[in-house]
Amino acid sequence: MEAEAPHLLEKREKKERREGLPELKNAVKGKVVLRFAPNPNGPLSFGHARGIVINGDYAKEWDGELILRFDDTDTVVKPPLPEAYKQIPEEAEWLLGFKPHRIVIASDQIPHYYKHATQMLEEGFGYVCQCSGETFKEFRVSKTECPCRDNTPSLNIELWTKMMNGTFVPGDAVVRVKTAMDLKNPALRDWPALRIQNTAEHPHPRESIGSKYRVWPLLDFQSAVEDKIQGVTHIIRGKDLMDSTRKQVLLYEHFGWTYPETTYWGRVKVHEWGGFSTSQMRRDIEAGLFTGWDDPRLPTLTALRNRGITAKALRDFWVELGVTQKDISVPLSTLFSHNTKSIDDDAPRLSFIRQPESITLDGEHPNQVQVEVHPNHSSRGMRTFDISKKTLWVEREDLLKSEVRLKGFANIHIEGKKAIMGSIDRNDRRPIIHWLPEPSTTNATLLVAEDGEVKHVEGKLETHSYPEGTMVQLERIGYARVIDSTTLIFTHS
RNA sequence: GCUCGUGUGGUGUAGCCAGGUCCAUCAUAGUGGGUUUUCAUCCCGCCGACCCGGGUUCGAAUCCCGGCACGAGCACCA
Repeated sequence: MEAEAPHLLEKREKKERREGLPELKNAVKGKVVLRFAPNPNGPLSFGHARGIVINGDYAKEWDGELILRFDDTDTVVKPPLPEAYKQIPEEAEWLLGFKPHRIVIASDQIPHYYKHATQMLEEGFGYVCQCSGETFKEFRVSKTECPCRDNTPSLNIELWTKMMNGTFVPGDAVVRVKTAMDLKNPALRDWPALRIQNTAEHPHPRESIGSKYRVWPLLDFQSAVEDKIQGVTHIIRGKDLMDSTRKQVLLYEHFGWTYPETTYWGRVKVHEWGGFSTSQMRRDIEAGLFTGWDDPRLPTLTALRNRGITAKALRDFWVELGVTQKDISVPLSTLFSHNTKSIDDDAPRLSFIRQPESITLDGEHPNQVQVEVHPNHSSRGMRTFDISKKTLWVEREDLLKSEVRLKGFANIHIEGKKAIMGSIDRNDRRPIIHWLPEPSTTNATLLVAEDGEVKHVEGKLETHSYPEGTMVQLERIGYARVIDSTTLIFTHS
């Protein structure tokens, strides 16, 4: 059969269900270079995590490299946030489990961009355009060539010098890449590559850059040149940048370069959050709507991490979504489900009593009770409850039932404030409630982010000595992350 | 408006390029049950989808044509 009809065998293989990410096209083991390029105008959001996870996963799979690149070339509209330069690499490492192989900062690379801009002007495939935005828009729409296209290279260099030395101010001139003006897609026609920014009034927040440069590359140009410099082989990014790719391919043709393999993913929303705009979050935080970037209501990586979402859960989540170009909206429950899988096996059990009501034991009983730290791992030891004082805390809601079983202890019959002892053995199907004895409890607060606010749920917490960051399971309530001995933050149920 | 892209169960996703083995995969959600001294974990069952209309073909989720819907780009933002 192999000899007769090899294609039949091939086909059968193709039919097998794929798992994990789709295969990278034209990838060579050990030679793959990918990048993730956020604007450092805030810490990373849930959405950024996709870029890191997918690119990082491919880099790992192909023994390649992942570049973390700061595209910080705008000082006016989306000014960078100085702290982000330190925070983003840390967050990326936490998420990936390894450090990005290279870190590149665009604002350090300006001389390279100038060099390529000059080459473009000298070789005649770029020009300095002095038309207003409005005027050029008309040219673009009507497929009319801008008169500035006819500038000689020497005139272009002269105008370029005026951009650089401050003769021109923002709005006076811009460098454009020549394309056919009758391209079907109007977005691509003679696209702008570099512009002037008023860095005297809006200095770059990095001290070493400040007001050093007046002329700055736009994303399409900066990114294209930088990908070439760094030897990027594969680009995986949002489909909102499809036209950007097309612009960049035109530029690569001018330079005689080959463009990297590019794939796209669609827009993702989370039912509970909507989108994740860093700029919008920044405004809301400044307006006092949130306490900071780690406010548990925010879809930032730092907030999620504080809330107890693990890096593994985020990785599994994004890999499962894959790289389709569909625009999707996912419920948080999907992420939570991944998170439960990643933490449940480790999370020690604790008892937390909301709206605590005290009851007094009535009848014969031992002086202490032992319950497991983790029901599936008896090797983790026992928790000891001292009940010699006879005072117990239970949730107000559980008091509505009169026949209950105290988890790990005994059946009781509730009569007012009295808990009359019943069978120690479990001999019926009565509901089981969690509880705490008076001596070993601490007054504690459970922070719950819900419906756009952070609720402070007060209650009695089982005394523990778990360090900050420990993921615990509050019996019958859900998972939470330890902040300190009297504070927990609710993760999910 | 112009340009580009996408349409598989409630939500995601595999299969589509190279048509049959697809009465369509896996996961999640929902629901029912089992294990369990948690409303947890784990296990089992059920539920439920190829955007619409033509065409090609013995045969279409898959190829072709036409609709429709949704999204993005058309910034001297990233």
